[in-house]
Amino acid sequence: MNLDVVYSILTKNDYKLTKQRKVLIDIFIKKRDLFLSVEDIQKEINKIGINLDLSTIYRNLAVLEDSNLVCKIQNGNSNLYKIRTMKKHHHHLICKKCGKAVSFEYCPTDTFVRIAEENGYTFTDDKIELYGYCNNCKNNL
Amino acid sequence: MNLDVVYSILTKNDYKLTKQRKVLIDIFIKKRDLFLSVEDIQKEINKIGINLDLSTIYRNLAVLEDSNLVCKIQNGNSNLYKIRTMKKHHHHLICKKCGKAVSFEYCPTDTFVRIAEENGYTFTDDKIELYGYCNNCKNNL
DNA sequence: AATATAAATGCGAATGATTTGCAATAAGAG
DNA sequence: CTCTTATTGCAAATCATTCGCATTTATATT
Repeated sequence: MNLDVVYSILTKNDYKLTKQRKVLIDIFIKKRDLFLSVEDIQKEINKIGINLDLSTIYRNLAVLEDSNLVCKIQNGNSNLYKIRTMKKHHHHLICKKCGKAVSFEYCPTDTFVRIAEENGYTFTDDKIELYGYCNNCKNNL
Repeated sequence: MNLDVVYSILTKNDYKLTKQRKVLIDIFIKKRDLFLSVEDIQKEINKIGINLDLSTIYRNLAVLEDSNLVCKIQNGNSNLYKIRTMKKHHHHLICKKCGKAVSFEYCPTDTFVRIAEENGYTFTDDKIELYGYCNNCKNNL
């Protein structure tokens, strides 16, 4: 998922390539492995001497979500975002300390469908999140 | 998970059995299969002619969580709660329409541990949520 | 390159969920 | 029955997120 691909997807979906949007995407690419809070994102943007209004960030996160360019997970009472690096259906293994994530494909869908059916449900979708401590963090908790 | 067990766990943990707490527990037992929003809970309580302040409900949800008596899942920008009916480690299959949930034990923990290790992570915990439509809801979407 | 137009921005205010401070009340130990 | 401390209800605060609106800007079109 590089800049050009992201830009062309947005353009294809009739979204303008604004300065703000580009800045946000830059941050996501720079931090491609991390799940970031909205606050993290704003701080990262501030670090490069720019400020985007929170409403702008939120609106652009919605745009990126709409174009399937980011993954979103819920954390406490807020959300975390990460640029999507894997096209296929996948899930995440996330570091509880730093938010570093690994995407993985493993998904026992057949079993999930079976569990649903056994209970009279029609299966629609699954969510798996694995948590742990990454290489770096496990050594300095 | 019946009333007496819940009461004795709370008592063991030095929580008082207040009128409000009992009312909340009654609702959870009556709706034992459903994930309820805080609003749902308050409405159910109102149905029996009682009103509990939202802060009281929230504080008691925290108490029940602390004693491991409820399961909590995030839904949009709020939380849903259900009385815990399965002691062991488990996950949920949840109806997207009515919130009816089934607890199931299946969990490929070994695989999760392996995925974590392969990526240099120390595994700590997993979350699986399955979504679909239950028997009743799938016929009248 | 200049213009038109619809989308996007920044700001401030609104919303919704949840939490908190505090004075009044009630549970349960003795 | 009394005392102590947790718990409650209320109002206000907080936090994350969304919205209205006037202004600005990206980009399609002249």
